[in-house]
Amino acid sequence: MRSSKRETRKNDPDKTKEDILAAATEEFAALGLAGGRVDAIAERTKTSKRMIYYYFGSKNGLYLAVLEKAYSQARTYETDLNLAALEPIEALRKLINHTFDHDEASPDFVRLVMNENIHRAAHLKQSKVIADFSVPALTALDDIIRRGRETGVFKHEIEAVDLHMLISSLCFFRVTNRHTFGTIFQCDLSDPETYRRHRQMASDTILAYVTSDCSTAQKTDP
Amino acid sequence: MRSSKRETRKNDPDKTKEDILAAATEEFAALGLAGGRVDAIAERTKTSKRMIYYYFGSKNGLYLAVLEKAYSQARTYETDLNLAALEPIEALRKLINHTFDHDEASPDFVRLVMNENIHRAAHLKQSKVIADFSVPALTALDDIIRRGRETGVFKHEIEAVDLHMLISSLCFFRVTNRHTFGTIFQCDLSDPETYRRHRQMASDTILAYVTSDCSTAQKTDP
DNA sequence: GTCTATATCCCGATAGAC
DNA sequence: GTCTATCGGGATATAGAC
Repeated sequence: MRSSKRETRKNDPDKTKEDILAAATEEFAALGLAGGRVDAIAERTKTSKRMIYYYFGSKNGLYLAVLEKAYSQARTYETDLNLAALEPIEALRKLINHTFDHDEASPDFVRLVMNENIHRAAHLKQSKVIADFSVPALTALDDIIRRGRETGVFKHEIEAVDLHMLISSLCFFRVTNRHTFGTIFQCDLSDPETYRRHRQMASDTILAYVTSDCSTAQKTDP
Repeated sequence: MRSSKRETRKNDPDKTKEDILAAATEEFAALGLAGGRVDAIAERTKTSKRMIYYYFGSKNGLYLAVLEKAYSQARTYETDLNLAALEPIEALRKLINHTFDHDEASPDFVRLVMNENIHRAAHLKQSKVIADFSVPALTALDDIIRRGRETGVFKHEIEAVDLHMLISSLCFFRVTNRHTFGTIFQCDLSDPETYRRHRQMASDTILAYVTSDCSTAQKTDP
């Protein structure tokens, strides 16, 4: 019932907020919180700097909003993959492949997370909704692990959180460290051929681990 | 032969530079390049802000010096491990364990690398000496891979660069993403028990991969 | 080589009209 | 709700004495 007299597309608060958030995501992902400029964000937007403060209160408030939006978009695909219909091994491979593709396709998200870790997650800890994002990831893995153990194809005992970390490690690093790694080793990690090889390697590695016998390689220390 | 008349520890340029570098490393690692303050660095130092500009020219110059020093310290341990004396599997495990321990013990280095990736390695690319750091890491791995293939214990073909990335991924992620991961999944990745479990998991995972038969798990796509 | 004081600019935040 | 203009703090960098 809002503004029924006026249907001109001016004064659309939701669209304005979305517009600001999109611009701020780019800016903060590219330059970090301290490096990002409110002026620059305003310039990318159809609206003005005054509106940023009107809607988000402060630079920090805007940054937190960007962070929450990025996380909420990132943690939704697990439930859409229909993993329960697949055998454990294929389900796990599908989940790894999707995580790999997602991280590769979301450099802004990856950079925001990196930046937030530099701040020791100080802003993320303020968020009230962020704990919910762990649920879909872990329940999907719990189910895969349980079925894999039951049918006997998974030889290694492993917790869902640890498996999730393993997957994240292999998918994330390529994206987060792309530039320093590429500079030092003179290679281009965004090359499609490299991309395919690493994707195969990621799932092969994790599957080799969960299906391997625990007693093969044990020595712990030098 | 420098300053032979005066042996008082005042006016020691090398020590002053080291002092500044150490303080700057902490500051930039904690807050990033844009977030770090030259004033704050000067306060941590025995010397003054003026000296920072005297020795390093600018904030960016100081940052680059910090970066080069961090990398040169990080990439030296491969040659000290005497890996050639060990069988391939044990050599690889020892290298992984050492990398794992090194990354865990060098949060400042890890954060600097993270920060530099946010800047798309713009500063690292300016450095002339940085390419040399790839050599020890790759030659050590080349040797291990060659011997592993000869004796037949390594079933998987793999390039040294890819293996290095695999190792780095598993060792780095725990440290880089410690805070966001810990916040979302309510766990403490710096806990010693977790540390041991993940260390074991890292080497078990990579060894499972290189010793696994290539033909076991092949399906590529969903 | 080292200090204090300061120039100069930039950025986050706000005022106030419409 | 949206705009322009601007304040005030703080940061990089420098000046100039010793």
